[in-house]
Amino acid sequence: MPELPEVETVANGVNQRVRGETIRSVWFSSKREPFKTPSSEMAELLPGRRIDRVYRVGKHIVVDLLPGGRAAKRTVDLQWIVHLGMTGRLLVSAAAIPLPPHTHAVATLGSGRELRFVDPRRFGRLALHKPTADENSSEGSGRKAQGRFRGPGTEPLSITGSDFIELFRGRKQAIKSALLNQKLLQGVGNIYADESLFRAGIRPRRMAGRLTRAELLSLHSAVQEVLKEAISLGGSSVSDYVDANGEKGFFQLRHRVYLRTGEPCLTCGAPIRRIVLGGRGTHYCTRCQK
DNA sequence: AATGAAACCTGACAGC
DNA sequence: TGCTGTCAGGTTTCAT
Repeated sequence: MPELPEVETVANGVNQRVRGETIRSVWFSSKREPFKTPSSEMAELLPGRRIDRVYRVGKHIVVDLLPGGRAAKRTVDLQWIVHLGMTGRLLVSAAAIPLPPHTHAVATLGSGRELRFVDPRRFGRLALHKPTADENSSEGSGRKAQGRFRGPGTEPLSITGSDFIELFRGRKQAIKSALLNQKLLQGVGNIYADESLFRAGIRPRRMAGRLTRAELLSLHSAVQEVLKEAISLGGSSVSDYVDANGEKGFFQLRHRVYLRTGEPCLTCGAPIRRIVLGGRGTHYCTRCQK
C-alpha cells in the first residue's frame, strides 16, 4: 500500500492523534519475529516513553520518543521506525475495538487508546534507531556518531533540479528502476514512478544516464507534481489502503497509466501497455512516451 | 554496476 | 462451489 504520499498521510494522521501520549505498554505477536530490532528489545525500551512527534522519512514512519518521567529532558534519544511494506497499516484505535486479523504489534497509550501495527503479508518492519545525544557532532566529523534517522536517499520533494540531474548521471540502468532505487530518491514506488514517467513523456526502459538535461528537468517536475497531488488527495487506495483514521485516498482516480493496461491513453487514445521491468509491473503509453 | 530471479507472505480476483 | 493461476503499493539476497 505505501509509497511516499500514503506514508505521509498515515504519519500525519497518527501524529495528530498520538502526539504527546505516553507509551504505557507494548505487545508483540509471537508469530511475527524477527523484526529488524528484536521485539524483546523494543518491549524493554518503549514503555514509559513519550511520543514527541510522528512524521515521514522516505517510506518510513518515524516516531520520535522522549525519555519518560519528569526528568524534563526534551531530547529525542530514541526513534521507533515503522516500514509498512506492501500491506502494513498503522492504526489508532480505542482498546474496545477488537484487534483486526494480522495484528503484529500494539502499543497501549496513556489515554487508553492503542497504536496498532497490522500487516497481512508481513513485509513490514519495525525497528529502533538510537540517535547520539550530540546533534552537532554528527555532521562533518566522525562517521560513528549516528544522528537522527534520515533514510538511505534524498527526499524527492526537496531535491533541486540540478541535484536531481546529478543523481542519474552515468547510470546504466532503466530510468524506472533508478526511480525505484531508495538510495537515490527515497519514497518513490511503483505507482508514482509510472505516473511520473508518463507525465514527463519518457519511456520506462530508457537508460537513466542517457536522458537529456531537459528530460530530467521535466521528470523532476513531474515527480514533485505527482507526489504533491497525491498527498493532497490522501494517497492512492488501489485495494484496501486506509489512513490512520480509516479513510481512503483518492489519487487512484487520477492514475493515467498505473493498472490501466489495455485502456485508452487519456491523452492520445492508444492502449496503455504493460511490461515487466526489474520484476515490477510497468505501465506506459507507447505513443506519448518516447 | 546492473539485471534477474527468488524469497519473504496473504488475499483478491478471473477463468475454468 | 472450488480449484488454479495471476497479480498486488516493497525490500533483500544471491547468482550471473
